[in-house]
Amino acid sequence: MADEDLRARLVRVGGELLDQEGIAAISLREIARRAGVSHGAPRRYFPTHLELLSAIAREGFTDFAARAEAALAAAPADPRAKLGVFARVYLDFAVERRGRYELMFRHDLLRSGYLGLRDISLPLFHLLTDLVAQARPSPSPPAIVAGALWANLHGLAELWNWGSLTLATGATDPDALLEATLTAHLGPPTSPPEATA
Amino acid sequence: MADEDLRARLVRVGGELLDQEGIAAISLREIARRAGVSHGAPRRYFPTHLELLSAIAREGFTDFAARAEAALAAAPADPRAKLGVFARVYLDFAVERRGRYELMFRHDLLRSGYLGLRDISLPLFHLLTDLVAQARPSPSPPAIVAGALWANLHGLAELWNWGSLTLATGATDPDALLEATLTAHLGPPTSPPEATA
DNA sequence: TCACGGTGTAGACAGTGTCTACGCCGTTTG
DNA sequence: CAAACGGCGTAGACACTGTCTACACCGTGA
Repeated sequence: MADEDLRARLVRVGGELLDQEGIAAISLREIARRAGVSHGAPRRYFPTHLELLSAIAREGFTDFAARAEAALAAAPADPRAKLGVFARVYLDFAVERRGRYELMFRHDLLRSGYLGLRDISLPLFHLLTDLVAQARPSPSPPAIVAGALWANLHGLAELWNWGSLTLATGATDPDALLEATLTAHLGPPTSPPEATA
Repeated sequence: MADEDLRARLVRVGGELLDQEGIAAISLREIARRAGVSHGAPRRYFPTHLELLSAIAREGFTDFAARAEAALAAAPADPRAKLGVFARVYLDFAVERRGRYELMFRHDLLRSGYLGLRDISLPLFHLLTDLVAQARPSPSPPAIVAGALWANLHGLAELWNWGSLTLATGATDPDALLEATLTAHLGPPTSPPEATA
């Protein structure tokens, strides 16, 4: 921590600010202020505000990947069960760390190319595709099923986060929606949920 | 058009600017400039920038609702077919009018309450729910299936628009993803797609 | 004719991201 | 040892943003 250079400190402080105050709070100048440097200092490491935000978002992707890998390692071997665990981790991450998730999927960030999206999210997507391929022979190619499933999870996360789905469906938690999503794309769970009771 | 008051003009000009230049271009001052008034003028009708944006987004919702109603009126009576038409209109709208769609689903707008989301999108959601209820007896309640389907369409629209799905799946158009989404949530189409050939 | 109220103007203010010129300080080099 | 250098951070400027406030204009009603 003591040998933390300014670059790492900016990403860390910015991330903390994001997680605490939300996505509207992470201006370049405010991050610099909290890091104890002048507003021009970040420019040495991040030529642009967007590039600093990209580094913070990137941290979010790696955090999520770590969460997912840990959960999958502890999950049963059945691919369908693993997919359920993955989906749960995804939604939990989006809800618990709303600001981070919003930043990670900001359109201008994703389109800027700064994220290096190929390097970060593509392995995750391939993981998803592999699990889908193992879990279920489908008329559609696994990549298509995985893409549709990912889109469904993303939509669920966003719509749930800003309350549209509670408003529309009257649900108090996203569990039923998540269950319906998984069943729709992957079929019913291999071992029924009441097996835990 | 001649008797267009400033309020309507601001919404129209702002909408045109949005559709032409994208979501980053619609600052309050730029809209005022293009409407030919001073930067303080909008304040008389929209106390806040966000409220002007809400009016523009609201216009988008009503446009989409009109499109959807027209398409559904011309569609076959079969509920499953109607749902396919609805989904196609949804995705087309999101792709063709990307900036408008992005604005309509901006988190700070949706959370602000200015949109009057209940009045605008709830009827659309109920329409979706009714069609789902007619189309398919499902173990999940229709509202849940409709919610999951809506989330899937939204996720598809966003991920497709910023290129993540082309990158991940290699698809050149979202048709296969849309088809997979519909089949997942609603089962196979009643009349197979090759009936048109 | 005059007062008034609604409408739009214009300037100020704090805040933002970016750019540029300038100091500081440790390292390397002569 | 002294001097030049280069990386790092500072500080001020600039254009732009959204918001607030005081002020003109102008048609309408008293």
